[in-house]
Amino acid sequence: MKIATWNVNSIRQRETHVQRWLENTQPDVLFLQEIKCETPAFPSLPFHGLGYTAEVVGQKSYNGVAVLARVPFNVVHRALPGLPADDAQARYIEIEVEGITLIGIYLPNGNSRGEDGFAYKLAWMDRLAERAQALLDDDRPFVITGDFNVCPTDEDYAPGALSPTDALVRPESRARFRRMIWMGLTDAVRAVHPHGPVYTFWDYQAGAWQRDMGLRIDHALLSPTLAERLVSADPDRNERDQPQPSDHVPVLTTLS
DNA sequence: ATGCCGGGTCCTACCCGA
Repeated sequence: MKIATWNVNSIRQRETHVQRWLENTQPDVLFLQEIKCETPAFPSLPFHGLGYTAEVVGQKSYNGVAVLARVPFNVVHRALPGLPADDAQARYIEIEVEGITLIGIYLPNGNSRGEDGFAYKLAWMDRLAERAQALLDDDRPFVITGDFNVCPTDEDYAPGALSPTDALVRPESRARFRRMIWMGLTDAVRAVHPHGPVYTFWDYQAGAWQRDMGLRIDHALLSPTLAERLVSADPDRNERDQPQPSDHVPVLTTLS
């Protein structure tokens, strides 16, 4: 099973990029983040033509997630369980495929709106850990993949690419990521590449791509039985060299 | 040392991303 994630920074700007990548890579499931459109505006038709069914959780202007799958699936949740009912930010989608739970997330960045914005990020991570624990308690095989907006360790960003006080590297963010590892989840990309940079994002500014000043913030966390089936987990750096690219590249995880 | 780039929107100056 091939499961991918990609923060596309507007699906309307990246529609042909996604089409080409699906044709070349043929994942079973692709989670998208930052689609930046309302649900009816999502361009489903070109993906249907490639054999993919879409489920979209959109909102105006910001955020927005979706999943494209060429295998049958059931939609389980369209929002992260446990969040306040009036939270309208489109950041979570959960489906079931062949008895496996697959979750796509766009975790809050946490740098805007001061400490309130950072508190929102931490609360969101607390709810995510609760969801993961509930699935572990049920012995459900599951994958959580997407844009986590966390560099788990200092190996996960180029020196100077971020301030030490950035919400992506603050100890409170890292502690919450690490807690999910301690719960028994496997960071798939790090399991396959134990050391060194494996970036998934490069800023548009200051020649970050040309200087390889990247971040590793797009991840796939695997439940214990799925971790035993891990074959590969890699960012597709080639996408960052395409014309008008997203600032993130796809990350593809393969399970036997 | 964030706002250099590149999305978005009350259409155009301003908000947001990481």
